[in-house]
Amino acid sequence: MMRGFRLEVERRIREALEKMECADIELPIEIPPDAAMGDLAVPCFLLSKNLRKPPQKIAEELAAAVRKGEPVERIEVKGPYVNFFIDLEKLKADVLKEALDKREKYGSLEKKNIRILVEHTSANPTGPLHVGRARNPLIGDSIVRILRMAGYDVTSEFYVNDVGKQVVTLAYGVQNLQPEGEADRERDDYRLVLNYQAASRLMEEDPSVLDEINGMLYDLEHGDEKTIMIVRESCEKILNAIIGSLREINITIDQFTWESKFIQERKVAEIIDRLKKSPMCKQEEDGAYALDLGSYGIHGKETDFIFTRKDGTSLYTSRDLAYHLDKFGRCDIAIDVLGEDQKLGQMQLSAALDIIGEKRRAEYIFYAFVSLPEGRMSTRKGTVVYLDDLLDEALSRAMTEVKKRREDLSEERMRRIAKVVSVGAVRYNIVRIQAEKQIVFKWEDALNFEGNSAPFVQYSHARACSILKKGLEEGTDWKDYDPAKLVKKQELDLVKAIASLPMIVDDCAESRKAHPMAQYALELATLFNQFYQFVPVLRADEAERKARLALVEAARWALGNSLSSLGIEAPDEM
RNA sequence: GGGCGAGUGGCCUAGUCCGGAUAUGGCACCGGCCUCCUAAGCCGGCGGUCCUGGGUUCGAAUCCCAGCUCGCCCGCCA
Repeated sequence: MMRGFRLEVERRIREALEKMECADIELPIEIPPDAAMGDLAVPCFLLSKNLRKPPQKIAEELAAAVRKGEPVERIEVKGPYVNFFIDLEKLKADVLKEALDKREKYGSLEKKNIRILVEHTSANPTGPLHVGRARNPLIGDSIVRILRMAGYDVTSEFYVNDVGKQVVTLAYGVQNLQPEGEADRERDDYRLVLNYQAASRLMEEDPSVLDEINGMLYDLEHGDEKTIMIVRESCEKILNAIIGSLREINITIDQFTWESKFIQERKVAEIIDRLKKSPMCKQEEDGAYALDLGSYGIHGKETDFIFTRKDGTSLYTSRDLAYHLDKFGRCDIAIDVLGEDQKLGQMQLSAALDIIGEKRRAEYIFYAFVSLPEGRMSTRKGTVVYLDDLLDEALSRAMTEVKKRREDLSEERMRRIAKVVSVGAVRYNIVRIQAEKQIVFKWEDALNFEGNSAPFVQYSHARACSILKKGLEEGTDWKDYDPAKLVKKQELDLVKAIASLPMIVDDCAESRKAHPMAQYALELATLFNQFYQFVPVLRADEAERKARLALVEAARWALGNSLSSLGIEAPDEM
């Protein structure tokens, strides 16, 4: 509804500008700093240059030229601004009706029939997920959910690296080494990472081990069944454990594409042949092939993009090229969620796509890493916080909080609340920050249950549910509610916020950003809490009670759906 | 050395694409609110050279130039 209003105001401004013979000018539409000033505002500074009149005067002329009538309730000129007020009576009626009808679908947009493939996580299956890269699944999954809400057909995909040196090193370690020390957890990812670490160390110390690993890599790329099997087996074990960790934070991935597939199907070899035919291709002295990408603006110490090793085996980006071509064939829009360390590689990939005459490109969501106050997380140095540990700690703290507040509940119900709260807190805390900003991990922030946090929003939802439940018990309902009975500031502000959800979904989907949704959920919850504080529902007279109950029900869906778009569950009680 | 990104009260953060009305919230701190729908809440207070310096503009957190700080990258790793 706010979305419709914005579109309508845009259209009318365009019409008015045509009348004023300024059709070539596009005026910005913004939200005034204070709601009392209007719901949308159009500043007229831009026009003053063309018409050579003061913006105040133009604002008056523009306001006069704009078509009136629904859904615009009135237009006010305030200095250089033309302020638009939405027809609140209609808004109230529309919002309540739509939210109450659509329920868990409220906020979802019409189907677009566009297929989007979102690749995210794609962690090397060499060990457990750690917080340093946890933004990838969390941002990725939130974007998947938001895009779905916006009407896209979305598939999430995990690209499994079962080809490169890392995984061969892992397989070597699993085959040949018996690492000392105990795994942090009795799970394959924690157990096998020890083999991987041991093999990595050994490889650095002992050149013969390196030779053997390189030999395995060569065999792997030349389709040696046994080697493929060995590597795949350890990868699968770790991958399954990673999938388990992801499930704990409400993330499921639709499909997995194994990197080895592109080697087996000879797609990588085809790409390499095509690249070799490029005039930019050159062979290094020892036999490796490279592209000189200086003409693509890729500079540095070394402008060469090496795409085969000296023994002819492929490198990651060459395989990624085959993967991207494959992806383009399976969707209309491909989105890659990647760490910022991948930027150069993807620029090289883009250049290589151009060289082979491919026009399509992936869209990227790059994120900065989560580091520790002491610096970067490193598995080797042992300076890591595993996602599982963060989740466990969050759960235990959430349980303490629940016990403190709700000793009336059964152990089982407390546990369920603690689980939902802890997962929400972790997800929200990471996704609320724009992706390109680096995050320094601090326990007290990650486990914050107050203020700008998921539990804050979840709590509002629980309060709404509590009112509705009590209302039901008292035998009241909102049948034949009259939206006109909502007149208090807290009620109107809440209505407007609920009405904004579809617009926020649209904005987040089109900008491929999840953090504004977190911001919105917080604002909505704040407004609900204010309403809760100052406007009685069940104790109000019948007409007000019905209208307010309807509003609470609408708010409950808006809160729940904004949370669910971030993969966070909304509990009925807390 | 080069490329990319970030820099907003003590701490975290929105706004930056597309310049516009007193810069958004949270944490912390101080004060107030539970005989009334859950106080994980609400109300009030404190706190800002929007990294620095130039420039463009009627107007700059936002655009341009230069510099500083931090992160990431510049592997025949992935």
